[in-house]
Amino acid sequence: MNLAYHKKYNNLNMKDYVYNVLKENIMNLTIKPGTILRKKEIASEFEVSRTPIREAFVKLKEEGLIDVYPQRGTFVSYIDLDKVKEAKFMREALETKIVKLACEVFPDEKIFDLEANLKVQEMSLQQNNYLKLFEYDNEFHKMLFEGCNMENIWTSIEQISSHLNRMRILSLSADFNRSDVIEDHQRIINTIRERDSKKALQVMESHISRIKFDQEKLKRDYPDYFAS
Amino acid sequence: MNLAYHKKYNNLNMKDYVYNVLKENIMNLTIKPGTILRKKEIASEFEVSRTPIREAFVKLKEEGLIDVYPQRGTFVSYIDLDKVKEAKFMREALETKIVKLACEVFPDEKIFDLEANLKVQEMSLQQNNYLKLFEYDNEFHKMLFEGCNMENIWTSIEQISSHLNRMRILSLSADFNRSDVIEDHQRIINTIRERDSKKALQVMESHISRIKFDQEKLKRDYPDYFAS
DNA sequence: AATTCTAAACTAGTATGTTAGTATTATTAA
DNA sequence: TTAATAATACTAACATACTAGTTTAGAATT
Repeated sequence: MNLAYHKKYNNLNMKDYVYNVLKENIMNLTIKPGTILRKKEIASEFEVSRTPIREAFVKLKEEGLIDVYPQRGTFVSYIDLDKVKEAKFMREALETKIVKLACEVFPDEKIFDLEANLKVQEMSLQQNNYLKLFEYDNEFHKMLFEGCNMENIWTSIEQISSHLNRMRILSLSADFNRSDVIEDHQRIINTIRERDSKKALQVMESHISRIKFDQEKLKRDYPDYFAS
Repeated sequence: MNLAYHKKYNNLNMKDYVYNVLKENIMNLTIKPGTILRKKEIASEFEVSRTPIREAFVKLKEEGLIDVYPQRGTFVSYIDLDKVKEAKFMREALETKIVKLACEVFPDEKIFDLEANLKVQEMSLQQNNYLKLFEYDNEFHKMLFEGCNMENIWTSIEQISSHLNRMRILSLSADFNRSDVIEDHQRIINTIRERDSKKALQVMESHISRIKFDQEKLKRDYPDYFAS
């Protein structure tokens, strides 16, 4: 199976550890859509019983990352373009509203954290590490919500974005020339610092609208990743 | 424990059946915040083993309806006003955006379903059945999302609204004079039928802004329902 | 009577066994 | 060779047993 593990989940119980590791590997496309997930195999991979695996599956299913067919098997879900569309709609609605709010309430001391994050993004771009760039891009947006005390909304976005984010990863892996994204992030920081909500809204709108990829091309290049 | 059951969940497996029944009873406040949930007791109540109960708990925990303290116990979560605030923010952002979209894409034949739903709301109001009114109010908004092919976004809203909706139930049970809400719904239908997105946005904004209750009064009347 | 200690009764988390249904393979019949 | 059937090997769902940590109640001590 060859999973990528991460120490950062080590303090959790097995159920949550398994959930996090599997989720990360599914999102990364390390485990490809359509792959069967054998409880027994994964249990021995993690050196635990089937119980925590099964409980991790309950959570993964709820987020649409896997499909469970009773008495038949459990499979990594195929990318569903309807869900991609819904996630984009939701992100657009919420990110534009949050950036306006951020101009009012985002604490000055946390702007520094945004800048620090951006530096890591720049490094990741230079290193051609698209997974790391993706991770810190997401982290950047998460920080915007946290700074407005809306971390649960970000959790919601993450949950609905399981299909969208796999598309973004596919797109990034093909075309890694995304300095435009980093420039957008810098502009967002600037407008928040200047408390210019009108401009912030504009910048965020154009930033989110970049989340569009040639769906037809991706579907052609990876036909076995998609549903229907 | 005295749970309210519903036949509508009967076709599910035990895990999902238990999840749905418990969720409904928690949302209704039939099971009060802070109540301990004993796996053994619930298992015998449903006449199943502890396994499907435990799996239902995994889902309930993910939605913030219960708090699990290892080796100590599982409790119905207290209403968290921060989460109420976040749910309101999210609903406002998404419902205003969806009603604009509805004016473009909502299918004419489904407008009839909205009208039918509204009739049930009126009946519920006459019968002073606030739980039924609440149910069909939610169903109305769900139908708006479904008509725009955005049912997963409604699922997201439902998930983040577990604390907000308990506040709404509390508020409804105290003040059941809510013909204004039904009038709003009629206006929403009308604007969609007329495909008047500008007016639709206005109506929805004022409709959602009604989701505000005297938090301080509710907290005074039900002090043991709230966190901190 | 108040405090400390100890043992029993709880809990969540994990492990393993059982059941019933599905898919696959081997076997038989045509 | 092909089609139908039976046996086998899977699976998810559910039941039960065990482990380790927490709380509670009661006994012992002051």
